[in-house]
Amino acid sequence: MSAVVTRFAPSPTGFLHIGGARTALFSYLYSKGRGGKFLLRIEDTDRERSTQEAVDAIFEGMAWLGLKSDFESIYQTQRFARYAEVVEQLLQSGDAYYCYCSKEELDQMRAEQQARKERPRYDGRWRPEAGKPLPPVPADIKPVVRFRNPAEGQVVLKDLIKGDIVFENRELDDLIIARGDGVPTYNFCVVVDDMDMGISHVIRGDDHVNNTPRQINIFKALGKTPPAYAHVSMILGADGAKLSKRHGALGVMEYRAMGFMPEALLNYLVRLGWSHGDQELFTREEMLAKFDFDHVSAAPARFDMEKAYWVNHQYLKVTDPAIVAPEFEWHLRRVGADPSAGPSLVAVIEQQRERCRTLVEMAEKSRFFYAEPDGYNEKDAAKHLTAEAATVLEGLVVALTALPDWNAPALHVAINTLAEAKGLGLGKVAQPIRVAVVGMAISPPIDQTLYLLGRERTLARLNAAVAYVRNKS
RNA sequence: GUUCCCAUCGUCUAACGGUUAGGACAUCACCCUUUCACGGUGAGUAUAGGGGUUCGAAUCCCCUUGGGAACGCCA
Repeated sequence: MSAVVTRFAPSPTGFLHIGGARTALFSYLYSKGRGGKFLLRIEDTDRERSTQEAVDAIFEGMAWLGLKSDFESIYQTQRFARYAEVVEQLLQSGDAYYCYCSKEELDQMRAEQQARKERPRYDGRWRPEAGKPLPPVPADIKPVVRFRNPAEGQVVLKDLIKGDIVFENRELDDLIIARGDGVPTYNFCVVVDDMDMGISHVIRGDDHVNNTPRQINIFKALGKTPPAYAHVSMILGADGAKLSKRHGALGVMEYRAMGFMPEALLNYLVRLGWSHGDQELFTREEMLAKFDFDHVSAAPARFDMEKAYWVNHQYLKVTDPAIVAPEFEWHLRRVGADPSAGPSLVAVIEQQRERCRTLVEMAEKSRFFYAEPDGYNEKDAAKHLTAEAATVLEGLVVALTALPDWNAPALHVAINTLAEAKGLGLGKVAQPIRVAVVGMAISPPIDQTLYLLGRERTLARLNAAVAYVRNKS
């Protein structure tokens, strides 16, 4: 079997959205898992809508996900000379021809066809046929070039995901491959690029299925064997509606902002439409080794945020904290905390990861280690910062001031001893401490929390809480 | 309108003619528990409908219904 070469070919008109990311992932996994190559191609022939910001956003997203291209990225706008050459070749061979229809003429044609409830299509008025007279060439029209699609027979698309799909050539019209200004069009550039770059497998969204037979015909006219195709179904929103800018479509970088680890997002995405028995969690190596099209679903899938969170949580729990730390640091800053003004990130991650599904959650719940809490949670304070609790906290201040070594086991003993001395359950002691030190009644185990927070901060916050209670009454 | 695609628990899916239709997320209950969680145990929930083919159909075929895509000098 020859080398597998796949490509991801976005048009730079916006950020890298979640559907595109999945298509890119499938392409990446399929080739890299088979010792092949993966490349990125920017389809920017539409200069009106393409922007440099979008190109940057796509690169940023791909980089964050760790989907590396094996080659330097290709821009279609840099290949115009090559496209012109192939257009000329097709013109020479009679597989393409000039069409002098104006846009208005075309619009009118479409309108009439729709009025007759027909499928809008070019009627072939400039298509050369043996013995057929062509209209007189208008002087003021710059012609477009159309591909001369075969009139008879069928095209069989052997799709790796959807199976064989048969198209009748008579249903296909002659598409424009070069505009009046000479700029080539998408369906044509794709073919030339895929051909020149030796793409073996075209993996793309299934909104391209209907383009494929025409592309196959162009390959044939050029005397080339078309690549294999895999059309991936799209991703729907939680409500089953199509994801769009207006409706919940988010760029991958927004998932970073929501607290996802890139590997976790990838894992969720790979399982959306693909399965490997009952396995839910995959390392990158496992994805590469196991991904294939035999188990990719042809049906569209809904994006389920709850499950995505679950996958992310699984990653947070098992990933080396040193790897999580840089992302965690990024999120801490976002919640206004100074990561250098508190305990080691790795130590905090180890304590928090069991209880946080996202890094946003982790940053919010860990902020108190690095910054002063923003007052007390009202309910928690009312419940736990009572007059009785104040005396407990005072006792604790004394005990902790005298504590020789500041470590979790010692703190554990000190707190237990205090609870027993006061004849209170651990809850009666631990909860007021939490509120005093964290600002609310939620934290990692209290001994760990105080240990990580350090003696100085602990005592200061304990004293502040006592003062708060006294002031109140 | 035309062409094409799709259809198993609420969601992601397993099953490649023979299973009490399995797993995961979510939900609920119980256990564990100093908070929040983690974890453990258990429960309910699905083959869209109708026809065939077959000893036997979630699985193959047809129809219906319901979703979706495409039909640009956009990509």
